[in-house]
Amino acid sequence: MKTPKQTKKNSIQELAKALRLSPATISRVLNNHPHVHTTTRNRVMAFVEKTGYTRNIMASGLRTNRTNAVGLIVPRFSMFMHTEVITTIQSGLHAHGYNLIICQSNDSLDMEKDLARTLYASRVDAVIAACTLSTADFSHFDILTENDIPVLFYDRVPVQPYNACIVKGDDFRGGFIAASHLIQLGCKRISYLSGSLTCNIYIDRYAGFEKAMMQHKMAIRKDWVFYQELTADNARKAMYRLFAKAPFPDAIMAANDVTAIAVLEYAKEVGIKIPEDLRIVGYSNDPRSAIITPSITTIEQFPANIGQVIVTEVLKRLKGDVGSEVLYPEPIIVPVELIRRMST
Amino acid sequence: MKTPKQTKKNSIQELAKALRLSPATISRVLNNHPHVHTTTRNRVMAFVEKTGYTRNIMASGLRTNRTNAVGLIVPRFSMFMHTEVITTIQSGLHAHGYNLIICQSNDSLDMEKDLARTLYASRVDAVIAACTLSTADFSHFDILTENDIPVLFYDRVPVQPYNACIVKGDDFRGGFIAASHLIQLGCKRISYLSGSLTCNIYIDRYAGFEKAMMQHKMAIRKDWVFYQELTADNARKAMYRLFAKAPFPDAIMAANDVTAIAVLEYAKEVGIKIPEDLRIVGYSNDPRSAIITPSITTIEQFPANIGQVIVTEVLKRLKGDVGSEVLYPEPIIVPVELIRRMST
DNA sequence: TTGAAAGCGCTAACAT
DNA sequence: ATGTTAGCGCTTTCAA
Repeated sequence: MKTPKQTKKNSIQELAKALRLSPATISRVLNNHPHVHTTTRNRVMAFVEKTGYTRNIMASGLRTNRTNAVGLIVPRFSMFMHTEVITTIQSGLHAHGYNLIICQSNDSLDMEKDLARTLYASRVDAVIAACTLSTADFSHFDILTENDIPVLFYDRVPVQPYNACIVKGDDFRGGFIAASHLIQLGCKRISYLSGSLTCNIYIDRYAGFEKAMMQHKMAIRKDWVFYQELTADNARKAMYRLFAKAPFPDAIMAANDVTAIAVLEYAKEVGIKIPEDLRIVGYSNDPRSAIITPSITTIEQFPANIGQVIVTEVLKRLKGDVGSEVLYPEPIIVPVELIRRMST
Repeated sequence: MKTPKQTKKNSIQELAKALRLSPATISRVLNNHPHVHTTTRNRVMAFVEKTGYTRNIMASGLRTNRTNAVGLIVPRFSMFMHTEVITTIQSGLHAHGYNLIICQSNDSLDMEKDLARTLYASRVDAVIAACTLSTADFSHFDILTENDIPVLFYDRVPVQPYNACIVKGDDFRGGFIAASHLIQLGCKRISYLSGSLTCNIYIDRYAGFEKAMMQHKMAIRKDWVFYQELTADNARKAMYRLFAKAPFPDAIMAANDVTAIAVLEYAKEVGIKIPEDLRIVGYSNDPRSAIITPSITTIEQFPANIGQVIVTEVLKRLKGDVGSEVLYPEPIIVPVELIRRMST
């Protein structure tokens, strides 16, 4: 802004001309190639420093077929869990010189398809994705894998084998320990508010719940299990039905904290005492679950750990440490933990 | 994955060869140039569809000097306000064919400098930034403006004139209406927990507070105003000092909700009744402020509106509707609103 | 309406 | 240790 409009080309050619060197030498310096004389290197570095030259990534990317960018697709990054994961991934990748291109599918399959394609057009070096609730067919990611762009899924991941790295929280165990916790507290009439069973996370959490119930020889009442979109509204409707006529449940297990919070608020409104009359367990340790009164027992998924694992895995693949020989790798499971609070 | 490894080059040349056309014609079709025969266009489109050809953005970017990518720098995107703004920006830009490269400075000035440079290296078409608390000198953004890459600041913005578009919430008014609200409720002894006055948002909010106090001829007690990093810990320390000896304040105005929440929790712990003994106002309508008991009165900044304004402004600049003739544009101020809740 | 050719800025053989 | 040269895939004059 101070200096008058420079017609500086800001290219390696300009540097070469000014320093009476060839572009190749400049390039070598910039890329830390070994066979460059120290004097030359210093001369170049000094000049680069002085002029503020910054390499054009598009040009080098075109040549080398690498962009130093990683694409990320999430349903919504305002979802607490994703916010945390993304934070970790962005920082981790930046430390290794990668940019992160972040996209949201808004839980729309069409958008997700569009985004996979867009990211391919950008020739990102890798793609990380948490899919929509309705993604059952994952072939729109084929364009990436076919062109040797590694794909990593996390959270909502393919149920069928797919040629991609998979990272997820231990949803089965999460469901299991949440249910076991309630059972150990003496709850006899447990209702479960699940998401749709098209999505792996709800399948697994439910399976964990089922296992715990079976282990304790407790019957699962069909009309006490709900499979629905996990909105506050749906949670309230479920509560209304559950408490329409006795016997009433003595515990609600919710497949996420949004639902648990809605359940709690409904209970407070209609005068059901928590935890005396009804115990509540949520899932994912949303910050609000800690702050509400009474605070809600929930499952911590350690999103920062998930993010860290993803960073490690994606870097491996970017560095070529993982060949394409491993076609259908085993999912990586990140441990979860029960956080006990006042609602139980 | 189904088909055997194709040696398809996936380039315009290949399409040209297959269709017995020149690369130029393919390019014209892809870019919707007018002078192409409809038959040819259809033939090309059909083939593109069939083969799944996707243009290499790096190559076209190198040629045209555009990347269809916008860079974004925020302190942390886990901060509620930014999460919302980013959500809006990403969706808005995607609808116009732009990718968003999202970076976090972690409130570190060095990181911010690094990121500005990285984004220039990527030759993004524009940069949107919410600065760190300590950014006072903005010259690290010069490399962008000098190279005609438009820069837009929001939230934490330059205090001095800078050649960039500036969008922000009406912090002055926010501070003013929050304080006025307390005064109208009859509060006589208002304490203000501010962030450091190096940052425009805290300067403005404080100024609003000051104006309201002056308007009502109320003195501001120096030892009841704190300028500190807005952490829960600092908030608790401030509370401890405020309630160490009488007279005690009858209202706390906090420059953000994290602080307001910490104040409320401290008050509950030590048995100060809210709102009878102490009224509390926060800032920014963090979701937790609505859910805590009692819920906290706060200032809504409408982050989605801020995001929308940013999208509009950045698109204007990307389309070249805003020439560089407007060097130091007036900031765009997005209205705020008081949300009254139980804490007052 | 279409094609030929040059070139965006960089890197990597190959040559010296 | 350095230079020469070709080309990554695309767009855009200019010419036909």
